[in-house]
Amino acid sequence: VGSIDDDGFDGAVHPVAGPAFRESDVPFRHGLVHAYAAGTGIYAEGDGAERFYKVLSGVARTCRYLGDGQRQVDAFYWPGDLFGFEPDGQYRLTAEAVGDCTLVAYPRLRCVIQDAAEYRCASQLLDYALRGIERAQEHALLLGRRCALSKLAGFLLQYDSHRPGHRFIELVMNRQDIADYLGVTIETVSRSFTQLEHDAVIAMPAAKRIAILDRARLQRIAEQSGGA
Amino acid sequence: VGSIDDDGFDGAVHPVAGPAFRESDVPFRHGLVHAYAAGTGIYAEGDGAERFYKVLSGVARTCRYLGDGQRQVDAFYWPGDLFGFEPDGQYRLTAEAVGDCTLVAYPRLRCVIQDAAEYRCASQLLDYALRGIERAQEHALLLGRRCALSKLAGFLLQYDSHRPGHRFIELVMNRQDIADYLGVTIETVSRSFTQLEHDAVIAMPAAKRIAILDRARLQRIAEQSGGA
DNA sequence: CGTATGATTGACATCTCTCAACCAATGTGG
DNA sequence: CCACATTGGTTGAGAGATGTCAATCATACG
Repeated sequence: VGSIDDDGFDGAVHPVAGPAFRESDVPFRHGLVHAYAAGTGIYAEGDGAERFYKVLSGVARTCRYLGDGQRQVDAFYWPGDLFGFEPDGQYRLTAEAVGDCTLVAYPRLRCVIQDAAEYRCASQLLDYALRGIERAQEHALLLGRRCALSKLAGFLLQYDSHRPGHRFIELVMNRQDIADYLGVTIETVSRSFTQLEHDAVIAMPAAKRIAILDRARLQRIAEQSGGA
Repeated sequence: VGSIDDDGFDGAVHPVAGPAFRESDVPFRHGLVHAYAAGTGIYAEGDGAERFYKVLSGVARTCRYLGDGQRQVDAFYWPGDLFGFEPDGQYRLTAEAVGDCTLVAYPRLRCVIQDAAEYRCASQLLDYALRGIERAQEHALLLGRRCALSKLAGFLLQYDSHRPGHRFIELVMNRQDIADYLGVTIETVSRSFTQLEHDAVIAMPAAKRIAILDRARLQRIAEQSGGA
């Protein structure tokens, strides 16, 4: 029996043209692979939650649009991440492709697991769900800290942890995405980047290309709660 | 076969003196009931995650203490809520009793579900986990909104939803708890309460006793993103 | 009644937002 | 190859919100 991790894609994956079926897993045999262009919507808040998704390549985001047009980004999802789990029948957030990305869509999780083959998947999904809680809690912790510099430092460390060992952090999202994720404005994000660069904590040869020069200091900045 | 909801306690529950065993569910047969006094620690960040908990009575909180002594409250847990799920072997947050409360502790969830009787529970736990994601996401959304008044309004509505229909909201936590949950200071919480009262959106006969006078307006305040 | 604790209020400093201008990189057409 | 526009990012000045520190008030408890 296969598993949700065994989707035939390993590591870096090229986007595929059309949808493709997977026949291995029992509740996941209808996994459909789709490519999304940068900025494309995957699903919208309020839509019926028919599917959940796994990222194969690229980065996706979930967010909520507030009444006055403001946007709050909830999370960025990396290759291997699952999103779109919903306890009830509809999505509570909007999902969009940050850059070009490829996803595999699985049919909605049934609340009552019925046959034996599904149990293995339930166990696996449970693990993913716990990771989702962890992710959301860390995000809340990040947002609760007051100082913008601290938020950005936390974001960079979090980002770097997805691809450790690389010389440069290549930001796939723009300043607006980061701002909405951190709950600040793009100007504040920009100023914080500039300050980190000025203090020689990071280097920024290009706006979306960051190198961490002093990781220990970055971590200290991330851990401090406010500007005081 | 029983379920995790079938813990023999229904609705309001009186704290019991000592631990008590439950023999019904297979992975949950070792559910231990314990009473915690107000302010007592339930587990600490970094402890081995041996158990997860269900609230029977009272309210518990999970939080993280930052390096400089600052505290960020992650969530409040109400009767019926589960907390303490961890994907890895140790707690990432500290859990404490807000007021006097009674909990039932279940042995740690195994990652690999082995016997058939556990499957039913896995399905149930998955549902709880999804609720946990929902809760954490809503909290992050609350924190991302900038204006303190909006955060407090959101908190009051969230609080009220736990006991709808009551004339008064009886706050079980103090101002510091609320402040740490919303990521602001107690002074700002206090000022926001005062403003809501001044604007006749709420009434506050006592510091911990709130009545919502104009729910529609409170919702509007909660939805606006900033002070602008 | 005095004390202790929690909550509120006030004054001022600081941070972030807002609005505006400017800069850099990119692409287009002449 | 060079204007030119467009987009995304940065910088600046002033306004507004929240933090900080301190004093005051309210309540509960001896």
